Amino acid sequence: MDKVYKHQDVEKKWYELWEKRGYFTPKVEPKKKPFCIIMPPPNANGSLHIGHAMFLTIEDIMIRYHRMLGDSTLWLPGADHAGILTQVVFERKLEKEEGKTRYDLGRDEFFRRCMEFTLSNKKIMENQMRAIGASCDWNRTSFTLDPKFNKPINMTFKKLYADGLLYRAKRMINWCPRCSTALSDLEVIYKEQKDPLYYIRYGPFVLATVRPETKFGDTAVAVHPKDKRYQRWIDKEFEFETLIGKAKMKVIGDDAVDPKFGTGVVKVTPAHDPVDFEMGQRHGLETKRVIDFDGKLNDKCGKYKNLNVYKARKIVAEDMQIQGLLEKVDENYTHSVAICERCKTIIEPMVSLQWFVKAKPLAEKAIRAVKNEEIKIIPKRFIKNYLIWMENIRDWCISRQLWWGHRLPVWFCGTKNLSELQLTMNPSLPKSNGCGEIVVSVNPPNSCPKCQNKNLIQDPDTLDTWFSSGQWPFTTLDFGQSNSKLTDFNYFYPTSVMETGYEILFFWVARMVMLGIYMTGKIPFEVVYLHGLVRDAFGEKMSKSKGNVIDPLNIIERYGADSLRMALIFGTSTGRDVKLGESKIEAMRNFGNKLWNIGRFIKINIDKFKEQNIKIREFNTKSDRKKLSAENKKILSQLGMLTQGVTREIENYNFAASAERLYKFIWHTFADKYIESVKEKLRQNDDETLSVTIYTYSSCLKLLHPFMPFITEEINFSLTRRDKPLISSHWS
RNA sequence: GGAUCGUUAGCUCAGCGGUAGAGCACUGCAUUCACAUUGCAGGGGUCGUAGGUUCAAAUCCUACACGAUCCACCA
Repeated sequence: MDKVYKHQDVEKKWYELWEKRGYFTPKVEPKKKPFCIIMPPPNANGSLHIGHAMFLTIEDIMIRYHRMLGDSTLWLPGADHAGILTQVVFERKLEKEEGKTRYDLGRDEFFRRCMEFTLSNKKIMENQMRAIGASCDWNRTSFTLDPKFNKPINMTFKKLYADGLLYRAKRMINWCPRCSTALSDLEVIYKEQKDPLYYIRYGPFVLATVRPETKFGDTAVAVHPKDKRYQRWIDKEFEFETLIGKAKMKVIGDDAVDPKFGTGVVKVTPAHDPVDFEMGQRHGLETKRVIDFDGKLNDKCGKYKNLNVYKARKIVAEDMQIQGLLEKVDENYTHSVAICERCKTIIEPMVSLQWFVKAKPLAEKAIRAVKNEEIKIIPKRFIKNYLIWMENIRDWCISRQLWWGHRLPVWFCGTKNLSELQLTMNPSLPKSNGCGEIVVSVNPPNSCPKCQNKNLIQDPDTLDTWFSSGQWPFTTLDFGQSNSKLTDFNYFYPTSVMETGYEILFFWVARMVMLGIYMTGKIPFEVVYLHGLVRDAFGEKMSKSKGNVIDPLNIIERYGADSLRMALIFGTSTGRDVKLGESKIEAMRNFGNKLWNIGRFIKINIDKFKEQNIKIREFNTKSDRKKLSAENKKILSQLGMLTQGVTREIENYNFAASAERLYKFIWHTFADKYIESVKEKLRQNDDETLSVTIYTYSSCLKLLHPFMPFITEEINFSLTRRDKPLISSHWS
C-alpha cells in the first residue's frame, strides 16, 4: 500500500470496474425481495451542484446497503428536461452567445437546438454522477422528454379526460409575460416590494390601488356588506369621470373587502386580478380584458393603448393628478407581488382558456395513502405540510405556451376551437375549416372522428413539466409498455423509497402520489425521505452571485468523493438544511487518511508474519471466541454493537448517526485504543491478535462501504488481494 | 393571517425524562514508531426567557422573545 492514499487514481479505477462488471444492474428474480429507488432526475440544463451530490450520496448509501443485504437492488437514474427552466436557461444562452431569441429560430429549430443542449448536459451530468460514486443502473437511464414516454403520458392525459378529471376552461391563470406562458400556482413566488399606493377618485368614492392602469378594466366597485359608510350604495349605480370619458359603474357588497384597508372601497377588475375574478363570478360582472398577453394595454384603453403596464401606470397616475382624480399617494406601501419562479418577471394575472386537472378527487386518495401510513413520510413533520396542501388543493393548470416540452395529445378539427391566445402566438398555423371537434388521443389521429376531415391540428401547447415527471416512478418502469409478466413495473413497483428535497414536496412528490395511484391503482413508493438544502458554512443559500458556491467536482478533485459524501451527511439531521464548509470536508478527508493508515499498519504486520512464515489463523467468530484474550473479546463485542447500531440507524434512515458511529469506532475505539494496546503483542507475533485485528478492520470496511465506497474498496483489495469486491459482499 | 422548525461549548450540530456529548476551533505536551491529513492531556456550557408537571426536565406542558422556512386572494 502506498504511503498516501491517492483518490484521483483509485476512484476512477473502481467505478469503471464496478460498472463494467455489472454490479449496478439487478437481476429480476421473483423470489428475491426488490429494493428500488427512482432517482429524482436532475435538470439537464447545467452541471451538477452540491444539492445533487447530497441526494446522490443518501440514495447511494441506501442502494449499496440493500445490495449488500442481497436484495435485488435497482437505482434508476435519469435526467429531466425541466420544461420552463430549461427553456429560460437556453434562451439566455442563445441571447448571450448569438444575440437571438427563440422567435429568430422558430419553434422546430429551437426545439432541436434545445434538445442538443439538454442531451449534451445530460451526458456531462452522468459522468459527474459517476464521479460521486453513484451506483445506479445506467442500462435503465431515462430522460423525461424521450419520445418513448409520449405513450404513457398521453394515456394518462386521455384517461383523465375520459374520467372528467381534465377539462379545458377559461380561468384566471398566472401569466408570465417574459416566458409567454401560463403557470401553475406553484410556479409563482412572492416578493416583498415597495410600490406607491394611489388613492384615486371614482365619482363619490375614493379608493386605494397600486394598479391604476387596470382601471379601464374595472366593472364594479366593491365595499364590505356591513360597512356602514357605504351600505346605502350597495347595488346602486353611479356615474363618474374617467381619463377616457364618462363611465357608469355598479357598487357591490362582498365579504372579500377589508373595510380597514385604504378607504374600504376597492375597484373590481375581474380580468386582471384573481380576487376580483372571483368577485366577478359571484356577482355576475363583466370580465373586461384591457391588458394583452404581451403585457401592454389594449384598444379598450383609449390613448393609453400599447403602453406596457408599468409605463401606463406612471402616465395614468400623472394624468389623474392633472385632472384632479388623484387624491393622494402613499409612497411607503409595502406588499408582495407575484413573480415567475424561473425568470423572476412580475406575473400578470389573466383570464385564459387552458387545460386544468381537477385535483380534488386525486387528492382524496393521496391523502388517504399518507393518513393510513401506506406511504410514510420522513421526517414526520412534513406529513402535516403535505396534508394541509392536499386538503386545500386547487385545480392544476397543466397547459403551457412553451416550446420545450411534451405536446398535448389534443387535436383540433380546424382552427375553430383553438384559443385566441394560441392563434396569436402561432401565426404559422394552417388556417383550415373543420367541425371544431376536439380529439384527445394517445396516437395522432388520422382524421376527425366526427367529420372525417384529415387536416387536424395538434394543440400547440406543451404540458407542465411536472405533469410528466409526476408519472416518473411508473413510466420509467415501463408501465403499459409490455404484456410480459416479469416487467420492471411488476417487479419493482411500488418502489421502495423516494428520496428528494423537501422543496419539491408539492411540485413533485404530491403529484407522483396522485398520478401514481390514479394510473396504477397502487402507491408509487412506500417511503418518502426528504433531505434539506445544502447551505454554505454560514447558513447562507449558495448562489453564483454571492460567490459562495461549493462545486462538488472541484471538491472531489481535491479531497475525493468519499470525503465529500461523508461531509454531506456527517453531523446532519434528516430534513434539515445542512451547513457545509471546507473544514468539514477536510475533517472527513483526514478520517479517510486515518482509515488508510490503519490499513497500512495491518498490511505491514501481515507481510511481516508472512516473511516469518507464521500462519495467520482464519478467524472463526463462533467457535474461537471463548478462547480469546480479554481485549480481543472486548473489541469483538464492541464491533458487534457497532454492527447492530449501524444497521439499525440505516434501517431507521438515520444516516448521519450511522456514519458518526463508524467514525467514532474506527478512529477512537479501534485505532486509538485497541491498536495502540495491541502493538506489543503484534511485535511478539501473536497471531490471534492479528487475526482479530484483521477481522475487526474488514468488518469496518464493509460497514463503511456504503458511505465511503472508493477508499474502502481499495483498502479491502490491497489487504486481501481477493477478487471479491466489497460492493458485492454480504453486509454482516 | 395560518402552520412548521430551530434557539445546547467560540463555530456546526447530536442528545429528547435519570449526574451535560461529538466534530471543528483553542491551550499544553509528545513525535525517527501506520498516520502532523498524528497522538496524549486539557480549558470551555446554570442546554433562549418565565412559569408549570415530576422524586427527577436540554429532554414533557404553557406562555413569551429571537431566528428561519412553508402556505394564504395584503386591493
